[in-house]
Amino acid sequence: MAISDENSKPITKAIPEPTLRRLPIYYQYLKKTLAEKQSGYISCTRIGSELNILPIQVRKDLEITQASGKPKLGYNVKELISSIEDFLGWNNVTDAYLIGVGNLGAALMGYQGFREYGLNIIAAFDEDDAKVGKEIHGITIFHVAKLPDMIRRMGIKIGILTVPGYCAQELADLMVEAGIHAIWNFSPVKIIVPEGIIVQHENLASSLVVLSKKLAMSVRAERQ
Amino acid sequence: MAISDENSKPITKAIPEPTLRRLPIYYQYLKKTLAEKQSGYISCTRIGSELNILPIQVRKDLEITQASGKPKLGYNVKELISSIEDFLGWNNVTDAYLIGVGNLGAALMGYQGFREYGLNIIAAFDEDDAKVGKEIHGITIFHVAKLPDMIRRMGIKIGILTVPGYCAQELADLMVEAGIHAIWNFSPVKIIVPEGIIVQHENLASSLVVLSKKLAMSVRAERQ
DNA sequence: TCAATATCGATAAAATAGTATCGATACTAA
DNA sequence: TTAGTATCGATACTATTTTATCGATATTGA
Repeated sequence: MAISDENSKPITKAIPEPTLRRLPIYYQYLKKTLAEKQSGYISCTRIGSELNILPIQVRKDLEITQASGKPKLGYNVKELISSIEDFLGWNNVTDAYLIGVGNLGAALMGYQGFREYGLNIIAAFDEDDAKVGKEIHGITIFHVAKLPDMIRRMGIKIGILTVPGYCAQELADLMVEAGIHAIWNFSPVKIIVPEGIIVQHENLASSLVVLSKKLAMSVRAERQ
Repeated sequence: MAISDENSKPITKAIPEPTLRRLPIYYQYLKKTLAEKQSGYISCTRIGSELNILPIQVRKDLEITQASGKPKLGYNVKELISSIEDFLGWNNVTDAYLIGVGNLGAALMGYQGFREYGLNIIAAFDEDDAKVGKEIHGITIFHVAKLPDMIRRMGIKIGILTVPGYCAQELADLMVEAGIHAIWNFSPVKIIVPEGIIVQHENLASSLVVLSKKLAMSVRAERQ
């Protein structure tokens, strides 16, 4: 089986980010479906109507995971789940550190979903000595001074940053220096990193803006 | 000045969601700039290079807020900030309730940014009697049984749902029944609401997928 | 005063994402 | 066995979003 063809840019065929974002939603729904009733097959039409997504969209999204269905039947639910897992690499787990054990940090440490989604928080860090040494949801909290060394020694690639804005950049620099590859930034400020380091910024304000603008528009529409 | 033209759909001229999501980022940056040095003017080029966004994109985004700049100078920082505030309606605050005072709920209750962004959490609700009556960051916690009545009496439009997945739908139904207009859903399940109710689903799995896919691709690119 | 230049604002092109159409296929039921 | 139908998969089209181009304008420095 020839994987690469004449053009030498074979495997990476540009995955649309919106598709990527929808895949976990399908996944979660499929898992639920499988648990509830052991129905063997499910159609795009069905998935779409339950999740409020057009069936065609669903089909296109699933297509990129290499999933394949049968006319009149739909997709085999178990196969589809595996297909998504394979595509998203949820079979091999990635270890991560979490920095900043405030309320948000603690919430994320307790979030069950991560391990299912291939992310395993193996340690947390904080500067507060009162927290150091304790465990939350089975994850030990270390002093932040140990962070660089532990990143280096364990070869950790993902850092989850749940610290206040004023120290976010400083800690990001520290992690980059120690060789981190990606930072999931929950702090309210944008952090600057060298080229090649991946930053995913979780911005609540952005979401809030979308919500409140939609709300404002729906109110206006009613008034008309 | 004629606002409405021949087609009778004048004011609402389709705001791109990506633009909406970037506006708070500009806003935050501008606030920081203003605080650091009282520089009167700033250009798109400058903003763009600092935030890693193309200058043209910045200009188009700012354009829809009605902001206007001067050639060779750029935009007046204070004017620009006001312009964004006006556009996003951050001058008149919207009251909201938060449901589910776990770690995440508590984190959001303490998040300073919300009030700045026009959202005011005026009360929280939980089913745990140990929490009821207490205050977190100045916000009182009530028993969830009082939720419907209080939504009705206060005319609350936004509900922030930070409960576990298994009870999210039930509480959403409760709120809809009581007349809520919009739900900001932080629970890990998709909730179903009647037409006309706005739901903004904050999905950590989606973000994680984007991050880890980018990471996987950058690793693969290095190997080549 | 006047040329040089940075930047806005408008318009146009390209890229990306979403939606529709239609033939092929596999099941269902007459 | 055969007609009917639901659904996939491929292709084509539309809409949205991003990026590029270019003239106009205000400031700077000679």
